[in-house]
Amino acid sequence: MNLSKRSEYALRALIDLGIARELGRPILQVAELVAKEKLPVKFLEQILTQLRVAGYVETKRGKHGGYSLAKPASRIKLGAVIRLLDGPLAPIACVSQSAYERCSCPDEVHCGLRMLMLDVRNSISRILDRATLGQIVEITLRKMRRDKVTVPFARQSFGLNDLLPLAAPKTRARA
Amino acid sequence: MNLSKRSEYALRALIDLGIARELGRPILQVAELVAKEKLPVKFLEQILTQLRVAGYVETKRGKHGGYSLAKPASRIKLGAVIRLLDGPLAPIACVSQSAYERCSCPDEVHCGLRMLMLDVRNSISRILDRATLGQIVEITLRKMRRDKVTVPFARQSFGLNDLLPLAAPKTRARA
DNA sequence: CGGAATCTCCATCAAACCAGTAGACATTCA
DNA sequence: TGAATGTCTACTGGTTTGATGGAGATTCCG
Repeated sequence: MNLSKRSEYALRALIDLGIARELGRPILQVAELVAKEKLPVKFLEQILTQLRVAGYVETKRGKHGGYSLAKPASRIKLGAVIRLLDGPLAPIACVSQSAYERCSCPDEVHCGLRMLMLDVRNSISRILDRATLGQIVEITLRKMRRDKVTVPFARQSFGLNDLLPLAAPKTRARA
Repeated sequence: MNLSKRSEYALRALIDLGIARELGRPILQVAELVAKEKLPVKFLEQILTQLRVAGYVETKRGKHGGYSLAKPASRIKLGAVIRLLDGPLAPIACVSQSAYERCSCPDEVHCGLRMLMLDVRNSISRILDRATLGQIVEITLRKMRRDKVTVPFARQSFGLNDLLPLAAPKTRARA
């Protein structure tokens, strides 16, 4: 019942991209993602490339490049992301919608294990195939604000970002 | 989100033992389990030993030996079996009840991924920690009978079992 | 007792998978 | 041009998975 690190990192990155966009920072660099979530750089790059190929993120290359979401967060289904990286949600292949495969038991229709696992797969899918990145981002932000926590990726947070001419005025406005 | 073969085979075996007991055959041999479910003999033996150590099955050694359930099917929770063989049900460690471990994210309380996965883990647990072997056996048997399917492990089914002096008279009664 | 049928225990193994690393290369900006 | 960035391909070391093999212990039966 495990989520691979691959999927985990992918989801973390997507969530961060979603949050950042919401805060007016549509592009993030690998270095920023890595800093926030403490992830291995090269591994994350691999994953981001996979996400790009699948159409979830876009890249801007070269200096001041980085990654951004390729579509509205509300149209990114988390179940689909996990399927992309980890394969089917179903615990066993004979109850998978996306990758059904017959199993070794003599009679699938009367297989108790299958009935049970079908239940499990449906309830996983009910959550993950409905949840969108947009929802997660929204909930997270709301929670952080309610608890007065410092929100990450705010424009010009510190160091790295202070130099970026992205959408932020270089000098802090007095208002 | 995968169930290992190990757990799968374990559950199949337990279900078979439960069905067999219900039909008056409290003991089954590895050979019978293997025959019905098409499993690798030695691998299944390993698994059954694990189940024995954990108190789920009992063995009778020597000729006419075999495996039987060590407690009432209604007291065997399927979630516990899976935990024994596969580890925690939770997709990631930071939402596991049985094996919690802090994760790399800076702030667990405001981690969107965590909220999502907590949901998933709870709904998996809601199914697997409630379901008992007894329920599965009962449902399976009912379904098989309703559909007039030949029920396996009936007393003296064929070949192998014809010779067993288990609860069946050696010579077929005329009645 | 002797032997057949069974479970037990330990060692080993091949393949797949996972997580991560390395490094050469392409692109962009200043 | 050169510094900063993403791209691509390959590789690797470790772990897990799914098994296999074989010697040994136990039990039953004649």
